[in-house]
Amino acid sequence: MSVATKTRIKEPPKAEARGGENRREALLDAAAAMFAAKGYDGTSIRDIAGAVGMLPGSLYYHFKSKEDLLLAVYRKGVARFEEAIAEALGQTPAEPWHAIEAACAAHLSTLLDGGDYARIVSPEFVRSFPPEVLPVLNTERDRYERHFEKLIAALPLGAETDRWLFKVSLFGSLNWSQTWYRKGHYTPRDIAAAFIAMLRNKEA
Amino acid sequence: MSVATKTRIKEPPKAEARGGENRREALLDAAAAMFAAKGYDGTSIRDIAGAVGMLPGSLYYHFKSKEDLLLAVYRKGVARFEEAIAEALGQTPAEPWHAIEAACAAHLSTLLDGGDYARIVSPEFVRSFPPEVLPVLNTERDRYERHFEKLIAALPLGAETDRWLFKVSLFGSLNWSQTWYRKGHYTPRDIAAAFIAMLRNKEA
DNA sequence: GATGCTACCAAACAAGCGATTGCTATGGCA
DNA sequence: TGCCATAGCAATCGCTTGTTTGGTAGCATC
Repeated sequence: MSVATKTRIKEPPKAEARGGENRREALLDAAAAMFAAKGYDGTSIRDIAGAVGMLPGSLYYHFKSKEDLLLAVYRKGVARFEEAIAEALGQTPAEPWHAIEAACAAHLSTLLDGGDYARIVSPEFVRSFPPEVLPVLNTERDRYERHFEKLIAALPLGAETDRWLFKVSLFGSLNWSQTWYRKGHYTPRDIAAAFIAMLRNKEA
Repeated sequence: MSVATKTRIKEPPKAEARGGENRREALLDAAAAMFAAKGYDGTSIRDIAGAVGMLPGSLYYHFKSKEDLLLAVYRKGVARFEEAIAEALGQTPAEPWHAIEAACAAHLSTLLDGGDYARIVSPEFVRSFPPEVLPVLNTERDRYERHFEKLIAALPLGAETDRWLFKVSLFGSLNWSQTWYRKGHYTPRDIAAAFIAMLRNKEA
């Protein structure tokens, strides 16, 4: 803004020599895929660069370190989850049990069918990350979980039910699915419905 | 036993030059602690050997490879879980809901307060292990989970409840606790009671 | 037609890794 | 006394890691 004078439009420097902006995106995709498949430590800069036909050193033009690359991938992963439940809640009746079931189904399908970016976000993965980045990661995750806390607060649960334990129990059930899920047997919708049905006690 | 003839007791070769058998045990303890703290990849042979005042090469007298060491630690971890629930089930009334709650409490206290060995067993960890050892690990874990399958089979659940989904849901809730548990707020018993109460619908 | 920026190559760096080898001091047993 | 297994030291090998540095082809602008 405030360039004003004459036709001096220096701001967008075009940036399209050969591969343009999508080389960076290609690196992100490759990194997400390889992190998901072999873990952070198990993936080398050489692997990632090689996957897009680039030399290891060249990657440092786009990302200043391996951690920086990881962070970019992670953020994209969290974003997928947020978009998914935002969309699900947008088109669902406000009835509390229906709402949380829809959110769970969205969470599950992102986690299970959401591609490599989503897979990175799971704590099973985070464990393998360098400790320095954990605070940043947790901040992002907490923001996401807050959506679920709101949905749980709206549920007509008995007074004896600890809503915080309810949340961690539910999240555990959902995220654990990564360890056993295989395509074809159950759909994310089925799983979400079954889990919510088990937790929904007393009046049907 | 059955040494019999004369005083030829060659079988136990004494093995007590300087540190005896407990040097190997010390290595196991150190490995468990460091694997738990920094992951498999994050821990070097140098770290482990150094922690017990040994040079890296000397470790290879006790274990033939880093993977071998990992496997020994893992097995000890699974054993802890099996002992814990065996003991819990031994001193618990046969009433199905009480039984599974006791097993869950035992599982949780092993997972959360059971020390470094137990921590290794969690799939959050297994993810970082070299792929070659996974089949062995899964065999051990499956055997353990079968105890819970039996307990779940005995529960008076409605016909609409998928007992397999019940199992994975419960295991998810339990194992997820590793990500949020901090000593002092809830005890493993409290958590187990709360989780089971949530799942125990209909008749009180 | 010189300048400058983008996007990359080519080569190397220091550090750390798991593992191997040859050797040695110790102590029980014959 | 001689023998052999135990338990470890000392040194090193070959390899991979994340990262840095210097250079350069291609294009846009002045």
